[in-house]
Amino acid sequence: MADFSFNISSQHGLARTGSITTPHGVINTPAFIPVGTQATLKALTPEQLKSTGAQAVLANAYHLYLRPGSGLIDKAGGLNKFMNWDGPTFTDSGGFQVMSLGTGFKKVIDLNGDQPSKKLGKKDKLAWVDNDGVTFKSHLDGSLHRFNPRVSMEIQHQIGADIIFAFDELTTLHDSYDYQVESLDQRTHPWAIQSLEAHKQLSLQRKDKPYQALFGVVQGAQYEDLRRKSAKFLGELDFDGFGLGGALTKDSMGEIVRWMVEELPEEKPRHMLGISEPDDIFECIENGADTFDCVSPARVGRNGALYTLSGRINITNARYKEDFRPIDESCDCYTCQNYTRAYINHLFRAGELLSNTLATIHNEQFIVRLVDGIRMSIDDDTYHNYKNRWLSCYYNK
RNA sequence: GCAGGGUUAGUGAAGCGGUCAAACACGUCAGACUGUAAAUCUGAUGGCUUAUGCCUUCGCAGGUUCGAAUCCUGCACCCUGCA
Repeated sequence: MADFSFNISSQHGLARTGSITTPHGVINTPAFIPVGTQATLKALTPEQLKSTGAQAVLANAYHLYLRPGSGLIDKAGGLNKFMNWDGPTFTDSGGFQVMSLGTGFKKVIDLNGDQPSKKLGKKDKLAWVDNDGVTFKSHLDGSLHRFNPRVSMEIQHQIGADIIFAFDELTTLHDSYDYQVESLDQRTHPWAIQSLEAHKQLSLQRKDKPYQALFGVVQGAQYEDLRRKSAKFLGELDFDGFGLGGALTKDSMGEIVRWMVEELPEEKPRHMLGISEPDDIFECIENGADTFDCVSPARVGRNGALYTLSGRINITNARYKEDFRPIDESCDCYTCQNYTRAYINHLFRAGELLSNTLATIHNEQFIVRLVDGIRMSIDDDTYHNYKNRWLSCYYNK
């Protein structure tokens, strides 16, 4: 029996439930995977994270390479040991940073006067892409670094997550069609092959280490032909699963996922990268996504936005100052079982660190529970009821 | 009692004759966040308001000036030296 496997339990249309087995445990799918970029989910201990029902954590190769260094994590015995998380783990390849550091904030040019407006971007471009890889400036100290598929694989092997991603180029929706074609043909696809080759070599060199599954990442922006082409191309390669990548708009998300899923091999898991808003989760799952990760519940929570069954609230608003109810009456998370909106409002206003912890616990558990519910409803064949009931309440429709 | 310094919008604090409804910070009120350069960022914050518009403000009361938060006089309160 391999150290990595995916079993499908039930299927309705493109939606399906199943389980991914990794060396560090099983992930029942569909599943939401919280993001702990720097080998920590900000504001939570691993125990607190576990208590939200999170089944796995996704960390980031770029951040951990820069600090503390992936070699150090290797010395520590791998990501699980280093961060004291005993469950399954993922690492992102650094591909996202190709985009986020590469775009920077464009300087706004006043077309009339041809003068830069007052709102100059405060962020300068920190990454430059070529067909062989990406040159980065560290956001920590400005030092120059170079990533390519091989380097990303080496880093991800040293970190040692159970599921790792091929090095890809995440384009933006503003890039031209021609650029998207070029990005796929000259970078994302060749890089996928190079990632796979490097991964195989490294796996042989590190036979004593737990098996790492490599997922290829499908790109193609908003174009059906490119999405299908990318999925087909990667689907024929020897990946353990697939990442569904790219910046997507809400209105076309489900459709785009479907295009990819229709071309991908059915028996391998599909991980939707960077999605977690409730309506998007439904869209992705019913079009065949098995897992997804996102920073949003944590980040948004740290900034005071908390999920309730009837929509998101901003707990820092004045109206919650004397609201002695829990964030959500029906929520069984630690925060809702023990604290009031008034108290959390106070913590945020006082700038207390506990505000971040309580908010993060709630938001992560809220999304985990939502997906748990979806999983059960697919197994029970009550998905559409669940979805309609849930969304009509949340979006007040 | 004598000499000097001070009193500015919710708070602290710039301004020291026109470009001042008054910098900045904090606070307050809202908004944004989707593979985390994020415990971050953005906007509003005297009143009325669609306003490049009007009205009321810079301890209080007078005065000088075309024009005063800014200069003068008196008053009130607060600090600091010397008695």
